[in-house]
Amino acid sequence: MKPTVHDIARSAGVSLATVDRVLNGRPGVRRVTRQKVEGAIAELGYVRDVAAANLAKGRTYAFTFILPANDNSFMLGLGDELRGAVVRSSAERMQIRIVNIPPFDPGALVAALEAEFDGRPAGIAFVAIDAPEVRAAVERLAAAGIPMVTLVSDLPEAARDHYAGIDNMAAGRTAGSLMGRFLAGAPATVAVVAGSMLVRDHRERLEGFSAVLQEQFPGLATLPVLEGRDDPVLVEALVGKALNETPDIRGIYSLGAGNRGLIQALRSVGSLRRPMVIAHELTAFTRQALSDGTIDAVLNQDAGHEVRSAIRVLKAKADGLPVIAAQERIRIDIFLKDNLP
Amino acid sequence: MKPTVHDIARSAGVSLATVDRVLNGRPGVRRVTRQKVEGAIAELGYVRDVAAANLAKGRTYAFTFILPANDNSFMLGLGDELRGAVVRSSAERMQIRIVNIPPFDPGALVAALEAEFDGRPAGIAFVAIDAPEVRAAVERLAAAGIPMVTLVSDLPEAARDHYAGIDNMAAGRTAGSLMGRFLAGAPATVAVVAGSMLVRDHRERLEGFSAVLQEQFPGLATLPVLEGRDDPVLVEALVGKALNETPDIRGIYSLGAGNRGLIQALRSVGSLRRPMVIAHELTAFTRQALSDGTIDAVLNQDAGHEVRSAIRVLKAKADGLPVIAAQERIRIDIFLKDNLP
DNA sequence: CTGAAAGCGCTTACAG
DNA sequence: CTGAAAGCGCTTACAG
Repeated sequence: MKPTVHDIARSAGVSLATVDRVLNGRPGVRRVTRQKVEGAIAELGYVRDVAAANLAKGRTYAFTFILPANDNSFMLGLGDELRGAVVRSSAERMQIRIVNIPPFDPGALVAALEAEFDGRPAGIAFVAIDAPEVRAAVERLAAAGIPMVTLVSDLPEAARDHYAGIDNMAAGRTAGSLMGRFLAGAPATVAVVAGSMLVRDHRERLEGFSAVLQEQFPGLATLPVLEGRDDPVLVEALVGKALNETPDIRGIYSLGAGNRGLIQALRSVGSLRRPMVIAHELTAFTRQALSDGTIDAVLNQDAGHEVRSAIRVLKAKADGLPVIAAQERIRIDIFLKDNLP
Repeated sequence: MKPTVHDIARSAGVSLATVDRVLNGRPGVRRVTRQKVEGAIAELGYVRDVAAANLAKGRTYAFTFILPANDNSFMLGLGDELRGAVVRSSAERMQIRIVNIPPFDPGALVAALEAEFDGRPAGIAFVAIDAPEVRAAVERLAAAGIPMVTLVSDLPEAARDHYAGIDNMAAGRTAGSLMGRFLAGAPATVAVVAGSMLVRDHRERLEGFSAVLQEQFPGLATLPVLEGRDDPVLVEALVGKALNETPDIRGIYSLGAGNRGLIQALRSVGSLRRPMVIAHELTAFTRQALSDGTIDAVLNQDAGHEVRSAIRVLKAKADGLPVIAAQERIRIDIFLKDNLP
């Protein structure tokens, strides 16, 4: 049988309370006593039953998720996944609060983070904006000992505990590689549509994409980045304009959201002149466009995985448990028409 | 506060034991009593604390994993992941036994399955072989009420509860689509290397690959399938011979394992004549080959995800809990040199 | 058919 | 600095 606290207490000749103190590193135990207990723990190969501990503690985990109120399918889908997780999580002593803030607004994010000081949550997850004031707020929360996970977009220099999202540099490189191969090496002009250069994930994708084109496909020239703010209406206008003004565009890399607008713009050009298109995030819109050939490949991050991973990591941090790195690595999905899930 | 069994007992005016009987559908409760309790459960919105229940039951889950003793990196890696999970799982009241059997041997699999009747495990996971006698054994275990999960290769007509693996038809189609696009539509000859047509996953990949080539890339002709039994030595011999005898091979789809041999064979042909290569499973060998350009794309299933998913599903089945379908769907990873994890 | 009591492995006041 | 006892939410003999 697995040893329990009773076995340790008996073996060390102390009471349960003392075993508990040692186990949890609480003060008020004489050095010799502590060593006796630690000896028994090591000898018996004790490993704590976290479920029983949490039951006894009556502990419930209060987590806060701060999400931008973006009107695009990816963020809406992420919200759905999160609400699904909230329903299930209440059965596991978790209480998740969702805070919505205006998108691409560092001030709003800082305010939301600051507001968390009062509630003293067991952990915070948020979509980062890479700005000095955000980093400062994160440092303060970290100093207060609150575990933090960045979601979708990271903030690497700051003291977050974990990032639940894809490697965006690699995503950009992958897009570049596919674009280069699909265009078969012939000289061509490629347009890039982003949401905002303010968020790190978009910047990194662009960087990876440009690097691969330069290194491996020098025949491909890129136009200046179009910033669509992940807004379908704006994206449609920008892409429509670009396709009109630069008729020789043979490829488009849409590295942000708002692809509803991209697809609209593409549908209004003849299928003969349709460029090779690589976009991000599998949504109802991009899925349809992939099926009917309007889009050629979609790079995706699984919002459900990200949400569940963020919750698992926050819980592990709150419990002082290690995380399984491989399990929490968010993969870059590549979808063609043929491997749609 | 969340309602507990005490609240239900009080509200229904019965004892804890009776509440427990109703909660667990045990017999020996009068109809009216049962209804009173069910009323209270519904009214209070009770949801059971599974952790506490398991603690009280002193329940430990005995699971058996039956794996083929294949000498290829994928299966070895899967074994590693499983052993890692075994270590962690003991902390969660799980006891996982690993049974190794000879590969591609339906009789051995049947014998291993039959042997499980005695131990009455809480669940079994196994790499299926699609043969009538295997299906029959599975039906018998299902009739005995033992939850079963197929791993990596499925057995769809049988009564398994879940399949922890990729959609192999889609994987084959994806390989076909990439091959067609990478070869840029020019007429060419493509070789296909499989492990064995006896396992369903290999058959399905071939089917998907061939279908896409026929539908979308009629210029690509495939040679008769080479069956390498996932054995590096055999694969190397077969591929070497094919490359010698059919010098105009411009693409190779390796849909099974044993890619160590494939890579050896490829390295001994000049880089000028090197064909476009798409293989399955990211291992130390294929990773290296992808990096140095010997292989162009790798389709992968994450063995760690599969193992953890199989365990989660078996546990859920044993607890009578639902599974989160989206969480348990195993994705087809596509790796290029640029998005290696 | 129903209930009182003990126990699963841990933690928490409280007393000394 | 240390321990005895009660309790977290559930289940399990056992008695009636």
